[in-house]
Amino acid sequence: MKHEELLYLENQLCFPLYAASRLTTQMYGPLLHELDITYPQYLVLLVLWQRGALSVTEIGGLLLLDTNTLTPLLKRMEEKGLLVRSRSKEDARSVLVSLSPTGQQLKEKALCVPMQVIANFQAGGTLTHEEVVAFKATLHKIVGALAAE
Amino acid sequence: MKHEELLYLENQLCFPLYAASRLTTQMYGPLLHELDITYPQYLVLLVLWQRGALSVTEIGGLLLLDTNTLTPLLKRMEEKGLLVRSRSKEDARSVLVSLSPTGQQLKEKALCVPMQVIANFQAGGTLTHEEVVAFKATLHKIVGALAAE
DNA sequence: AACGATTATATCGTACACGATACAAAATTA
DNA sequence: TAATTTTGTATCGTGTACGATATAATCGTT
Repeated sequence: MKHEELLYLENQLCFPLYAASRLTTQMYGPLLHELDITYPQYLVLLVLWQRGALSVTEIGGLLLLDTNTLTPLLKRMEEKGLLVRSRSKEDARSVLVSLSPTGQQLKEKALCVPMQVIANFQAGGTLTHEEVVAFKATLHKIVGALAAE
Repeated sequence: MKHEELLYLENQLCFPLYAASRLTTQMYGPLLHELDITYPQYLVLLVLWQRGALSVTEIGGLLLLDTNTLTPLLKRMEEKGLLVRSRSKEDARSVLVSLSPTGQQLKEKALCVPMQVIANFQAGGTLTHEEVVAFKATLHKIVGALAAE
């Protein structure tokens, strides 16, 4: 590849990654609209449903988001009645985020989301099972390498 | 997989895609900071360097971004003197975006960016060439499927 | 116990993303 | 040609992302 061709859009790895991420998030849009939540809010709910109450930093560690993103996001979710934020008694610096009954109940409505996403993915493209497995493995390698340190 | 496990974070495809995209963009941060541009602005420059002057819609078609994102982004780039926006004479609805001399010259400074990105990618993880090729192919399938219609 | 370093969260400013809407210019159709 | 539809941009509002900074609480060390 000539030196200049390194700058061609089709030779970038970053762009299709960026585009695929945005398009995938957009695919969740209508589904999550039914639940009145956004995609990042859905991710927060996923970790709370799976693991129970967590501190802001713990959520950030799992989702690779910092508090400057999470604090306002969690406040919006608290205002909507999905969760409760409370200062920890053992460590007054820490804020414990726990699901409200409403937030807990929302899990039932969310159970159909992954199935519909899988269906949508299969609709347009024809990714084989092996391809998806390899793709996910590479993604995890990349995230592992870049998120570390 | 049990029904409920579909909601576990580690079983999502969307999350590592979202995380990898953000982390990759973050990797560009320090490099592009040298050029005083952001990652989306870099993408706009890539298509203009490669193809010359384009309309807003043409840029949007290549980058899969709508005008509600591009118009303010292009205005910021115009204010920084990287490009010029002008109404087309043939079609007064269309705005032609062309590089300024400054924007054109910036290409020379950008030539080292892709090399450094590749180096950073290799630093942490050990992606084989075949793995990168397969990964890129899957990304293009996904983008093609979701961007169509 | 005092004090500097670390940790957990929050705030601020800027720049995307994107759904919804607006509007004028061009194309289409009646 | 007048009316309708489509197209190309722009605007508005909301919600992330994220670098930089602030602040209070805890920890570690002396």
